[in-house]
Formats: sequence, structure tokens, C-alpha cells
Amino acid sequence: MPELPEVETVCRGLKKAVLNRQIDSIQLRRSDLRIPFPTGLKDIRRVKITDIDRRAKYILMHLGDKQTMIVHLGMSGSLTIMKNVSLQKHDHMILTLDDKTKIVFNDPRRFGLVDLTKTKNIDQHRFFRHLGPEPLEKEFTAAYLAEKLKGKKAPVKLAIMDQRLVVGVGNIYASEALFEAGIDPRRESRNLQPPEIRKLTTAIRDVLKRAIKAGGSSLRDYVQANGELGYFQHQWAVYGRESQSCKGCARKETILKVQQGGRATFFCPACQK
DNA sequence: AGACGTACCTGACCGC
DNA sequence: TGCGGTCAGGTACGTC
Repeated sequence: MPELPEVETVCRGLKKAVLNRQIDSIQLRRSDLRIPFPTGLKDIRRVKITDIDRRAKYILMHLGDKQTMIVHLGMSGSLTIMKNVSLQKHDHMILTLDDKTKIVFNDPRRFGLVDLTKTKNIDQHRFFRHLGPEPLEKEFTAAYLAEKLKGKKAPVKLAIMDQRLVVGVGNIYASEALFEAGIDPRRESRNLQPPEIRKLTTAIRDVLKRAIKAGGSSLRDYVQANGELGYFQHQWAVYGRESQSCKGCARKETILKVQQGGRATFFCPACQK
């Protein structure tokens, strides 16, 4: 489900609500999601949550026992803070805190995952070692992107969704960023010109920042940690707008939908060249 | 090494 | 009402 803005929103919400609280116990209601729940997870007792942050689309809960709990929401996962819980279908993991509030991980499709690792080894973890730079950090520059796109035949939309190149950009924000940069998503990466790469770098950063400001995009399952909806979906220029007219061009061109790498891509054939 | 398809899973929706 | 088909925000892994 969630791309970088949604994961960032959940992280911020969690941090605000549960930083420095203690996890009293963890309840698991099945043995696995995409991967088995790690050994030791259910045995965590009276451990403090010392920090919460994000790497790519992973939520990192750093614990007082020098371990970090890694949570990925997959396509349909949510982490919600609740006072009074009546457990629902697909509530798979429940953290009970020292003030009796609970953090509930619900994930209907079970593409999400939870893992546990020593905090100091986190960069070497198999989920992290291949990841590219964070798009909102200063390492993500036009020069970097140009270097990575050089010689690549893959369509530029697939390239910017490759987490080895840059993290956090998923199917929605890839279409949105390419619209904002005025670039046709089907273009071969190696054919982008330097000014276009500069525009794309800026567009990726800007669209992600604006989405974070709006609390992410809510469709189907996504909610913030406090249960509220994000509202960036109302600002989509192209995603999900097939056969509607483009908001960006005077000609009111019709938004097209094509398949790339088995997934839907939306774009305006007049604004994006 | 890189490119590509496929698998993982449930639920919502559509047409018949 | 029910059934089958399709589609959905992600990632890892196999094969070529």
C-alpha cells in the first residue's frame, strides 16, 4: 500500500504517541505474514521504545534492548494506536504498552512483514543493504540520478521505482512525479537529457513532500497511526484519472493508462514528452 | 549483471 | 444471488 509519504506519516504519528513508552507484551495471532514472525518477538517484555524512524518504506522501532523492530506495511498494512481494542479480522500483531494503549498491526493481504535485528547491524540487514538513497536527503541529486540512468534501457518509470536506485517511490508517486517533470513514463532512461533529469529530481522530492504534508494518500485501507485518513489523493494529477481531462494543460487532454512491468501507469500525452 | 515475469494474499468490484 | 475474472499502494526470487 503505502509509499514513502504514508510510511513517514505513520512513523511521525507513532513517534508522537508512543516514544519512550514501554512495550509490556506482544500478542501474535498467527505465525507469519510475508515471512515468519521472528523468534523472540513474542517474548519481548517491559522494553522501552527509544526511537522510531523510517528507512525506505520500512518503519524502524528502536528498542531499549539494543534491538530494532522492523515493520513493513506491504500493500494493505496499517499500524494504529488504540485505547480500547475489539480485535478485527486481520489484526495480526498487537503491542500492549505500559499505559495500556495498544498498537495494532492489521494487514488483510499479508504482504507486510515484521522482523527483529540488532540495531547496530541494521545497514547490513538483508532488507536494507541493497537500498538506494532517501529521496528527501541530500545524497539524492540530479548528478546522482543522471549517473544511475546512464545507459539504462528500462523505461524511466520503472527505473525510479527501483529501490536500489532511490527508495520510497511507488506506483502512485512515480506517475505523479513524471507528470510534474513533464516526462513521458515510457521513455528509455538513457535518453533523458540533463535538464529533464534535473526536473525529475526536483519533482520526486516535491511530490513526496507535498504528500507528507497532506498526511499521505488514503484509498482502501490506508490510515494514519491515529486512524485518520490522509487526503493527498485529492491532489493527484494523473494517478487513477484515466479518461478524465488533464488539469495541467490548456487542451484538457485525456489522461491515458498503460501497463508497465505489469502495473498501471497514468500520464498526459500532451504535458509529458 | 541486468531485465523480466511470477509468486505471495484477500477483498472489492464488474459483467453475466 | 452467485460465480468467475480482474485489479489493487510492494518486494523477493527465479530464470534467462
